[in-house]
Amino acid sequence: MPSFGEFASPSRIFRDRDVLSPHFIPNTLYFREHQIRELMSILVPALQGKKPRNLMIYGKTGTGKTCVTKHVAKKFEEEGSSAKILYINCRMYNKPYRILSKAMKSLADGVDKQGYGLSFYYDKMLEWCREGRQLILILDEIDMAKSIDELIYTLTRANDELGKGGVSLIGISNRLTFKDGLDPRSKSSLYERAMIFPPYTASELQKILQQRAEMAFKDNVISAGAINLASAFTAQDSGDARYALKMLSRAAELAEERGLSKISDSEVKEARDVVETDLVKEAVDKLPEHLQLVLYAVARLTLSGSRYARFEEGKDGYLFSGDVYEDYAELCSKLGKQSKTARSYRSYLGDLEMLGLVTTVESGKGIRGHTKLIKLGHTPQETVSMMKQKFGE
DNA sequence: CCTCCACAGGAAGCGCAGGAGT
DNA sequence: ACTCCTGCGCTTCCTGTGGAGG
Repeated sequence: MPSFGEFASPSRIFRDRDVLSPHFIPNTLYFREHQIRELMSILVPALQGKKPRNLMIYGKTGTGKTCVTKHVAKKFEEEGSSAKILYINCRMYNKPYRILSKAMKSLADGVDKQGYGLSFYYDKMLEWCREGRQLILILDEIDMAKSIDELIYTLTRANDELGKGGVSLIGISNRLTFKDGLDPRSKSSLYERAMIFPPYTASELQKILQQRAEMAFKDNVISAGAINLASAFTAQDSGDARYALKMLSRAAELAEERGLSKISDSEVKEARDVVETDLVKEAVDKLPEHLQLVLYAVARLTLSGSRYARFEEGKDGYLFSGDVYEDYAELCSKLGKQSKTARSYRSYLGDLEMLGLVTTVESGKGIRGHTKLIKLGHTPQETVSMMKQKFGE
């Protein structure tokens, strides 16, 4: 009889696996001292009972935005002032009502019942602040929430009503275009201050990975070369630290599965491909149906070698937007689904590009007046087989 | 040169589902 | 449970762009 014990053999590689998780926050954050200091200086008025400025933080994924703010928030709490700082992820709490209720539930007792209206939470918040306390809301992934305008308006109004005490916002977004969708008034309110987090460079990533590797792995299981390789790969295509960590942990798992006692370059190389397809699969799986169908069309046309746009300097391998739409429409009718309009299809393409699943180029001169040329952002085989499974041919 | 084609992407409007208020 | 409202996904309509062809 097998027992669970034999599967849970002590790891030869890992000391603490959690260190590599994207949620882990190390005590020292490298290459973000500047941002940490700036954030602290922005928040310090709150400790003295004054209202800090609102702040907007930008940066691509995996540049340490969330890490830095959480880190600073923790330090802030340790000061033990009457002010309170709350972290809210707008992917989950995506409406003013939800954001406020979430905030108030972690702020005051006796409100964790359902059924209160927005105004109840609003009053509760005023009540809390009226005693001269400062409330700071960190809204992570703020671009995922809707009617932010309304929320910002509500909060600025709250500040007007309050004599002492106040509410401040810290918005975090990875899209620079986020502000375009905002009402001019809320824009100027939210953007009292702004900070930008640049992507990590290869040498920075190297130091970061080194630090995590020391905590995550047992001594001498990973070579400096392997770490360098992982940093170089990452810096080359995104600068996303989460991606680098994922690569590292996959490499370690591979080594462990094979009973190796060291993680070498070859595991890192393999892990890179695995992580790549993992991320693609994850992203594709969550897509709405018609986005998947459009992507499927792109993938299978790429694979079947349909007619490609060929133009100067070897920029071939791009598909014509019109051809992709035709194929998408064909797919739909084959599956007995109603295809969407060409206009919708165009915005789907925009979405897919946002997600990095396809890249598009303006045709420019040489080919058909004004069209987009489309290319898959990854290898087509995976996507095609995945979609075949899902839609059945 | 003008017109047509093939497409991009903004604006407006429509029907729908789901939440708030009664 | 019932309306009323509102945001959302789409469609329709429209204006703009640049090559191809008469």
